[in-house]
Parts: sequence; structure tokens; C-alpha cells
Amino acid sequence: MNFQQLRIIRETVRRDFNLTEVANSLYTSQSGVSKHIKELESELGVELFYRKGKRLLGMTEPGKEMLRYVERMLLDAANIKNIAEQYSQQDEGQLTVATTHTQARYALPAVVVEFKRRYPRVHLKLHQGSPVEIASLLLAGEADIGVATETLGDVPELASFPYYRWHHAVIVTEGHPLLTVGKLTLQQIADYPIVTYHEGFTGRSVIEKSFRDAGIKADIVLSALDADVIKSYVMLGMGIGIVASVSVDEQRDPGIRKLDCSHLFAENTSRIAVHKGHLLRRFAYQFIEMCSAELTEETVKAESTHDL
Amino acid sequence: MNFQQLRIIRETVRRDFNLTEVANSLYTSQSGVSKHIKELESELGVELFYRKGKRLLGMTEPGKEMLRYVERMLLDAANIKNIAEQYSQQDEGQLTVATTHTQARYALPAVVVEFKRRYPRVHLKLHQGSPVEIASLLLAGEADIGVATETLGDVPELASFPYYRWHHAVIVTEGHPLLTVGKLTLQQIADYPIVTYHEGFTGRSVIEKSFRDAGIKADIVLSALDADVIKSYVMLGMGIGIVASVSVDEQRDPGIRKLDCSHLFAENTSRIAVHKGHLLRRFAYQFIEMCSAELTEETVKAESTHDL
DNA sequence: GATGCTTACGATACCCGTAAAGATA
DNA sequence: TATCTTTACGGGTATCGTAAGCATC
Repeated sequence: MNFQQLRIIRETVRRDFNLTEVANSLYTSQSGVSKHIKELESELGVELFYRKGKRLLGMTEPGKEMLRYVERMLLDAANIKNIAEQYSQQDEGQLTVATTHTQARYALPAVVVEFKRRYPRVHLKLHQGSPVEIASLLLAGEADIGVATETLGDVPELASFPYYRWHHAVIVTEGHPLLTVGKLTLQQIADYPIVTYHEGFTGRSVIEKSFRDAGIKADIVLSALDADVIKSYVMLGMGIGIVASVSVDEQRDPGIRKLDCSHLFAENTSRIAVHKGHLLRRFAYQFIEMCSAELTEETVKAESTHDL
Repeated sequence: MNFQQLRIIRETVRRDFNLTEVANSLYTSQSGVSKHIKELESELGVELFYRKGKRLLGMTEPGKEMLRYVERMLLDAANIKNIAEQYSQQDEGQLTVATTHTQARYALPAVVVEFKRRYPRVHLKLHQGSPVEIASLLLAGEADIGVATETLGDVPELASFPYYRWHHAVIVTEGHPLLTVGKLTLQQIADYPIVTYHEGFTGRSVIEKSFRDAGIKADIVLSALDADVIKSYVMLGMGIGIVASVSVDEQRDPGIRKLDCSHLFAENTSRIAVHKGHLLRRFAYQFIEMCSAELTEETVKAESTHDL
């Protein structure tokens, strides 16, 4: 048994049992991949994959059982390298934060500036994507930290922590009739076409739940990934917008007016997540602590051990 | 990084940093061991061991931090092999049970017979030793299951479960004066020279605690590893004996009389232990379940995951 | 001087990649 | 036929063990 074999096993599952792809993604030859699998199987005396003729189709029972251990071993190998880096270059290295547009643009800038001030030699990568993409980046080990409002809390392999709480707000153009009503109601909002976030983004599910629970049908005419796009279309008269309150500032967004609707939609909690069992560099834990002072290195580590 | 390097790191710690011994125990050459360590250190860019000139003295900080991961990886590698065996030969293999004399002779026979009946093709090894030795056999991966009354519950790397409860009994020769007194007292026992177990064995600590708490000084003239030896010396008139009640049967032990003293010494609990994170063969879990029906495979696994 | 670690060097085995052949859809 | 996997083969490299050289105690 050697590490290349383990990497191949893991990658074979990730690449859906296509050995050619596996070879490419590991920068080696198909023949080598094939041989490694055979060798491991013969060493263990068990078939790891189902085959139909020459094609691989899936994992056998013993294969599935082993996979978790294979993954943990590779994780541990990465952890060892991480520790080494930690000691050889305390404040140097790379930190990849996977996040949604909303977080990157409105929540994280303060943290990023502070982080760069303290760790000028750490190369910080902001990787933007949907919450689902963020989760899979974390799981694949391609990102160290994930920040998003949706999804992250639902993946068992991730350890997630509350970052900050926020509400949606309704945005309208100057002179809009809604500006004159007092306290907004769901029905009043539903009287207008709505522009808001895509499904799976930035509390969209919370918005839908409110309308559904009230038995009101909302007319969502357009959905977008981020508040900036939504604002643009609101300005173009496509309808009223529902966005994260933090993403609108009446000073910086001339022509846009913000209406409180914290009484209409449930509060959202943005979360910070890490892959369980994935040991981070010290500065990565510092980054998380800068987001929320309660999230110390010990707190995060305690929640993110990998116990299978 | 490869497995041989990891094995060498682990063994170097176990062998107290003597690379010659490491080489012998891994059946390879010193030169190879030395080179492997150097290579791993240079790959990681960190020194793992403190050196004074050419001698290794101990682990550096990063080395210590890595060690736990190294050990887990090697454990996981063993687990994978275990799974493979599990599937390739369901009811064949080897099971090593480390136990004290008392357990091997008086508690386990019934279980062993039953186990052999169900798994005739499993090679069962009974490894006898002191509780401390049993613990280290488990930790070194040389035994799968440990059974003893002392020590096992105190080692954090071991998961231990109650096996059965028992009391001590006093044994005397026929016609002994103690046979005529009614309910025994500690003082009456202390009036005679005592033969009992060694320190660290079979509830010896419980016996001492009772005397100490009562402020009575007992005269322990002889201590032995097992009840059979103790019985012999009692027969020779060295004194009265204190042994596990289960180890005396007035039918099978002619000339020996047993006196109840469950009111004098605290109850003992014999424990079954496994190394946390060490996955066992199915038949090993069956063995444990035969000892105590509540200890199912799930119960044991739940307590013995290795989360660092 | 005995023990223990490192370096040098040659034989072996392992791993990888190219190329051709066989299977599958 | 195009895609994918296996087998065959050659070059390169890593690993291992012996033996010699050096510290350390």
C-alpha cells in the first residue's frame, strides 16, 4: 500500500470511476492508474470496484468501507504537511476563502483588510461561488474556509459556526408608492413584481418560506446572484428588490431607497465552515477569529475533529 | 512521504530514539532508517528530532504534533487491511486476547469454548500478562482485546467496558479458627498473616484501601500473581488468603474453605478494553458480545472511534 | 573501545510512461 | 468508430543492504 494508490482510489470515486480522468487529474498515465488499482486489490485480496467487463462501475462493499479510512489518511497526510509549513514559515503561505458575492463584497472586506495587515506575507485567495460550490471546494480540500448563508450548516462533513445575523430589506426607486405606506406587509410586497436572489443564495429560501406560510403568491420576475445586479434591475424599473440589508446604503446607492422588513422575513445567519478533520494553518484560525472573536482556534478545532 | 518513513517515525519514538533498535524491529538496516528520517525531514522542511551531534535525543515540537497523525495513519492502514481480511475470509483469522491469569483461568473459559464453537477457523491467542502489560500490548497493536480488573479503565487511549463484577473472598485451611466466627471483620483478618495478589493485580488496590480506611495494618507476608499460587501457600500454612471469590470452589479445591467478605472489600469490576481507533474483525466484536450481551459491535465501535 | 549514526556504493525492485492490443458503448 | 481499460516493455529512479568512516559515551 502506498500513497499514490490511495490518491488514485479517492480520485477514482470523485471522478466517477473514469480512470482516464483520474490519470489526468493526478498528472499520470492511465496505465499506471489501472495497474495501481490492481496491485492494491491483489495486496488486500479484495476487489474494491465493481466491473462490467473492463469498465469500472462502482465500489464494492469493502471498497466503500475502506474509502472513509483512505480519505482520512490522505487528510492526515495533508495535516502533517500543514504542521510542517506552520513551523517552517510561521506567517507565510496561502489561505483560500470560498465565499458568496454577498459575503465577499459586504461582510468580509473589513476582515480581509485587517488580516492582510497582520499577515502581509500570506497569499489570500478569495474564491467566489454558490454555497453548494463552496461546500464542495471545502470537501475537495481546495478551500480552507467557507463563508455563506445557505447550505454550509447542512453538510455533515463540514463544521460550521455562526458568523453574523442579518435581515433582508426591500429596495425601491425614489417616489415608489411603497415609500408612503407605514409598516410593510407581505401582501403589499407581493403586489409588485420582485427581483431577488437565485435559489440557494443569500436567504432566498427564507423569503420563499414567508410567502408560502402566508399563502401569498409572490411574482419573482427576475433572480440574480448578487445585490448589485438586483439593484441595477430595480433601477431599470423591473420591480422592487429584496436583498440583504447590509448590501444597501442609501448614501452609496443614489436613487435606491431601503425599506425595513425585518418583521416579515426570518433572520438569516451567515456561517463560517471548515472541513472536519482538515487542520488549518495558524493564520487561518486567526482569520476566523477576526470574523468573530468567540471563534478561537480551540473552539474551531474542537468542533472540527474527524472521528469518522 | 511513504509508509516506511511513517513506520520508522513511530518506531523511533517507541524505541526511545535508538535507530539501531528501530532497524531491527522493522527488519531493515540502520542506514536505511537513518536515511528515511533525513529524507522525510527534508521533504517537510522541518527537523522532527532533537540531535546532539549524531545521537537522537527526542522529538521537536512539530515532530510531537505530527506524531499523533502519523499514528492515526498507520492505524488506519491497519484498519483497511482488517476490512479486507474481513471480506476475504469472513470467519478466518487471528484474535489475540491479552488477559490476566485470573480472567484466563476463571472468567474466560466459558467464552472461549463458545467462541471456538462458532468460529472454529479463527486462531485464538491468549496472551497472559499484568494489567500494565496488557495495556501496552493493546497500544502497540499486538493484542486486539484486553481483559483485566485494574489499569484498563485509566488509559485514555483505550476504550473500556464493564465485563463482570465480583468480590474477594478469604480462604483458610480446614479447621481454621476463623471458620467459627460469624461475620468476618477486617480486624479478625488482620490478626493473621495474609497471602494475596501482587500490587497492580486483581483488585489488590481495593484490599489495601479497605485496610487503610479502617486504619488497620495488615500483614501481607506473600504476594503472588494468581489464585492458584496463593491457594498453595495457604495450604502450606503461610497464612490466610484473599483471592477473587470466583477462583475458589470448595468442591474442586479440597482442604480449602471459603469465607464471604463482600461486606469488607469494595466490589471489583473487570473490564474489557480495546485500542481506540483500532477497527476489529467481526468475530472480535462477537467475542466481546459473548462476554457481555450488552456490548454489541455498535456499542463498542461508538466508544472506540479515534477522534484525536 | 563499544555503541550508535552517517555516508558511499552497487544490486535489486518498483514506478512511470509510451505504445499496442483488447473491450465496451 | 470512439472511448476506455488492460497488457507489454523499456528507461529511470528509489530503496535496500553491506561495508566503511566517524561521533559519542
